Amino acid sequence: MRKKGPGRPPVTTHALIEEIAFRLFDEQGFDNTTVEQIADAAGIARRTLFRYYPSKNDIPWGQFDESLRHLAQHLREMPTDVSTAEAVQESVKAFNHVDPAAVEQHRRRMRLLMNTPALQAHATLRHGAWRAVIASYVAQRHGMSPDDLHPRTIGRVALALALSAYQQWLEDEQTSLPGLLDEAFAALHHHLDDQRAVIPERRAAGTGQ
Amino acid sequence: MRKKGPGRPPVTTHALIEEIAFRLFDEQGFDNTTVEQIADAAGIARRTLFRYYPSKNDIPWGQFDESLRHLAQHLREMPTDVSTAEAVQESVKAFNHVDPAAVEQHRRRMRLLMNTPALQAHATLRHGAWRAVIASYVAQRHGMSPDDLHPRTIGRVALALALSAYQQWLEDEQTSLPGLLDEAFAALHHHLDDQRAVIPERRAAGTGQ
DNA sequence: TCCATTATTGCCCTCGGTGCCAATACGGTG
DNA sequence: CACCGTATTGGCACCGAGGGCAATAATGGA
Repeated sequence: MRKKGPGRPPVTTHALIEEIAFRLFDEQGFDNTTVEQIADAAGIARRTLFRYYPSKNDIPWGQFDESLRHLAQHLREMPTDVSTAEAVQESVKAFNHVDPAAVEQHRRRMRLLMNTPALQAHATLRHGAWRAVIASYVAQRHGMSPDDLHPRTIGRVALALALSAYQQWLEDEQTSLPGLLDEAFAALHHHLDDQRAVIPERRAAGTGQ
Repeated sequence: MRKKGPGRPPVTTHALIEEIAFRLFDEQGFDNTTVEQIADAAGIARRTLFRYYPSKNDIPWGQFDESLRHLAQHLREMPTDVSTAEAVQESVKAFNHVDPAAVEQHRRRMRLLMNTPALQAHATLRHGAWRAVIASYVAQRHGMSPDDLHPRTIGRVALALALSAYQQWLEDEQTSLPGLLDEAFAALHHHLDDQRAVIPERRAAGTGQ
């Protein structure tokens, strides 16, 4: 990404730190692994690690922010002749697509994220951004504000369904993630179909948060 | 609750600590308020405060655990001739019923919980217990395991809908919380109606977590 | 009064996270 | 090669949340 500009070059990469961190997490568990151990193993200073990641909890998230931007873009590029529900379903599936070769690593990451209490809690903040992307899209499609009740509800429900699918996927090695997502999102169509009748009643924008 | 048993009597109460803490949170914000300040203002030692609450994040939650037990009991006592969706809807409404006199305090609490990042994150853990109660009920009504996909999905979706209603309620002083919950939960009926056909296929229990 | 019981408290420690500042490793210029 | 601007690194001191432990205080009862 970053071109060769002046200044001292970074001594490591996010990818490398992640790899080392995951090894330690696997060996000793997330909570029993200190930031100092990770830094030492990565050959950098504690202080430096905190410049690569704002918090210990952020380490396992990988390229989430970038993926989020792709999700938003995927939604934007969705043709308007498919229903909102289908567009959301398709984009969420794309968001969660993983290269077959990387599927084991992905399972490892998601298992850690969903089974570690500290990370479960932290995930809420990331999920907030995820929901916002969905809500924005739904709002835009329906001529509403992203802060309106309906788009936000869709964001929340979509997240609930996606997490449900993920949890199942993690517990059942055989199942296919895209398949589970399809099943889960079938339910979303009802929400969007039902509420479509309500759209005309454009309400005042919420206070935001 | 606890009878007059032997031993040194507690020097304060959760209610009192909460009141003091909320005052400080209002004045300076949650993050800018240290546990020590709360302890001092409450006239107890820092160490003692941590025996009343396992963490700073737990202070604003009040009687949540007890309310959860009531939710579970309310569900158990629900007649079986009402649909699962109705039972859930009714019970969630009961769970969120607040005495009219206490509604302002409740708004204050919920606003803090939903607008403070640290608390949003922590909430996920409490919500996990909430979802488990709903999932258990749905599972039991449908002869499934609480770890099966369907009950857990219902738990997640119900939570999503309830939070959506709450958020709206907080931003719009006029709206009625029970009303918003009713609107939100209308969507839940589809989930439960749809999936009912799937029930016969009892699947192997998940691994639990 | 002495005892068993329970709550409070102080002390010390660990860990995550931040502010500050000096040291370091480049690429480019004279 | 010496020098310079720049960006990253890393050390240090500091804060706040939280836990382990042992001493102590306050009660009711024998």
